[in-house]
Amino acid sequence: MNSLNAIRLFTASVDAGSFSEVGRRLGMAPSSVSRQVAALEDSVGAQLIHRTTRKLSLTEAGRLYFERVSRILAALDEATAAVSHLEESPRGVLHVNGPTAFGVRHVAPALPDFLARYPEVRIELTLTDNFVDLLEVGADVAVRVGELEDSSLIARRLAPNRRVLCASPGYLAKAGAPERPQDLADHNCLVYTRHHGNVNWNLGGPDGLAEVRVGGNLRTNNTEAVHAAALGGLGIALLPSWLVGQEVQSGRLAEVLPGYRAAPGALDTGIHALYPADRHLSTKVRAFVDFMVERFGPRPYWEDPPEGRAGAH
Amino acid sequence: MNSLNAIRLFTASVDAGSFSEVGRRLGMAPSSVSRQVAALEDSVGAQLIHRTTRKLSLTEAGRLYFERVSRILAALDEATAAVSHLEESPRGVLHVNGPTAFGVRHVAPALPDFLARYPEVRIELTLTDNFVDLLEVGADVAVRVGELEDSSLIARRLAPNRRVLCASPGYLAKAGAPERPQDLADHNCLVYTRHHGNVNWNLGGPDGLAEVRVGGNLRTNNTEAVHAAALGGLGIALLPSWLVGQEVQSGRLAEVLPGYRAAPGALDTGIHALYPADRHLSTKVRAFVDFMVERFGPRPYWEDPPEGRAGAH
DNA sequence: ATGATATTTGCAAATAAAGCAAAGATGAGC
DNA sequence: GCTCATCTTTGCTTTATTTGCAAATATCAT
Repeated sequence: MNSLNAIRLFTASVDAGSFSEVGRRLGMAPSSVSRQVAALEDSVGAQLIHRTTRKLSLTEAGRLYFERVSRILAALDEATAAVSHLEESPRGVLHVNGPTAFGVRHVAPALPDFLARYPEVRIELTLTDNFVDLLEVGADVAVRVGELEDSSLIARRLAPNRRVLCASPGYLAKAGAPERPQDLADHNCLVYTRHHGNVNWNLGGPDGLAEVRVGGNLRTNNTEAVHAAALGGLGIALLPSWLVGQEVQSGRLAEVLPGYRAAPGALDTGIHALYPADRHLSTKVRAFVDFMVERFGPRPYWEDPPEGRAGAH
Repeated sequence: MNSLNAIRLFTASVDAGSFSEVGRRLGMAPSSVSRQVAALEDSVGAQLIHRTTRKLSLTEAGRLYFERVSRILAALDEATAAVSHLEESPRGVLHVNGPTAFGVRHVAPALPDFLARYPEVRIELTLTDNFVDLLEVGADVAVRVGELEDSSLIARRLAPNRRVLCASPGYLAKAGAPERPQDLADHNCLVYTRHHGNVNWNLGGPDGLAEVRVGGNLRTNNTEAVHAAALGGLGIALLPSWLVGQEVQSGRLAEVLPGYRAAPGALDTGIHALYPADRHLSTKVRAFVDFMVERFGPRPYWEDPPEGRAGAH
């Protein structure tokens, strides 16, 4: 097929009126220009330019071709420019995918600031609780909490995913506060699980790691349900800090066994932004991920204030 | 710059949904497709296609680029087809250049037949008596009588350019008919010349070549003027057969010294069609030249009937 | 006529593209 | 859950294409 370069050299020759002049302008040998145009003529099967050593003149076919092809080249350059333009600065539609609970609480609230900083970006936020294929749904970036599936996507850590034991003050007043992990076995523990079978909570404390088999009168595969039940005073829950952090700080929930920490499990691998491992990461995705990293910082706003400053309040 | 091939492979990949499929359809290695698309992405500076081993999906930039570029490729193919179409059969505008006298008498009358045979051709006939640069005036083909200038053009002989001595019957009745070339010196010879100085006519006959210095009361640089004067009975003229052939046959002019022939000079090199020596001779030019060659034939219609058939009439 | 400059062509060098094979990734089916 | 077929990508080599240079030829201006 005819090459784009040949067509460009053809139009340049028509504009310049000479192969040599084109060569001079483009820094190439006149013979190359000549040969490219000749090849183009062969490819379309018609003489486009009459040549004498002194001047070039278009044939009828050449005139026809030049007129149409000039516009086409301009349109092509424009298309390329439009695409390149998209990458000059964050711009265009950014498709964000994430889980509902986290998205509502921590992604959506961040968007006004993000959009204020990047006015040319439009966000399309899709919140789903089943894991979806990024590319399938056409998302540019996804926020995932824990459980990083092995994939070709790039994961950038946004925040830790600490889980805290907590219950409502009302429940603790009624049932008492456990003092050691083993005490949990006697409490009504609100269990989040996606499988059948027993559930153990692993708690690390001053006396090492303790595994406690827990249970109660609520098992659910929905974190929000556990959350609601805990707020309602049903029992003790193990919930992510991003979900209950501020409620613990405000006193609506009280931390249980504060000296112990839930041992990191699959759910604790952290909160990540995932995006395709393309050679050209789009600026809008980069901007979004950078923004979220900055917003959550090393210690997200939903976490307890640092130990050292706990007493200052 | 991005290559046309890469763009074609990009759109083909979007259509096919797989680099391998494109490779299969186009008979090339999948790796080549992959690399071309990757190079295109580098050149526009943006990811166009998200790839997994199982499926391809367009980025926003890719969607944008695909939409615009698809139309552009179609337009380009169309432009190429339009030009190629021109050469499928004689078609389009044919710019013909020629001298006025010959053009009016023998070119223009041929055009109706030519156009009837090639209905898609439109003729632009430019008759000029000063020699013009074919390319300068934008002509595709020129008809030239005698005097072939040395040029890069290709000349195809259409007809001989015989010159005949003639005068009106009235003049010959009054002044008598010369019997030998030397007699011309005593006649009123109507001289066509474009230079100053003496004019000699070279006549070949049974007694060899004779050079006669001729003159009279009319010198002109216009053949038509000589013609008109001869018709008016002013004297003896040396005129091309295509100009007077039919008048000699009809008796309005009588041939003088019929046993002698004007020796071939610069003006007698013949009647030619000239066209540029391009690698791709356009079909319309070829058709025109072929048509004229065929129309004039080995012995043009304006010449005397062949010797052998002279007595048949 | 002569000189400056133009296109074109042959030839060698440089550049780009293609194919092949292997590695890593992904989804379908058992 | 595992295997297999298929996909993309990359390194490497081979093949094609393109380029530049120099020379030949052609044209116009001086």
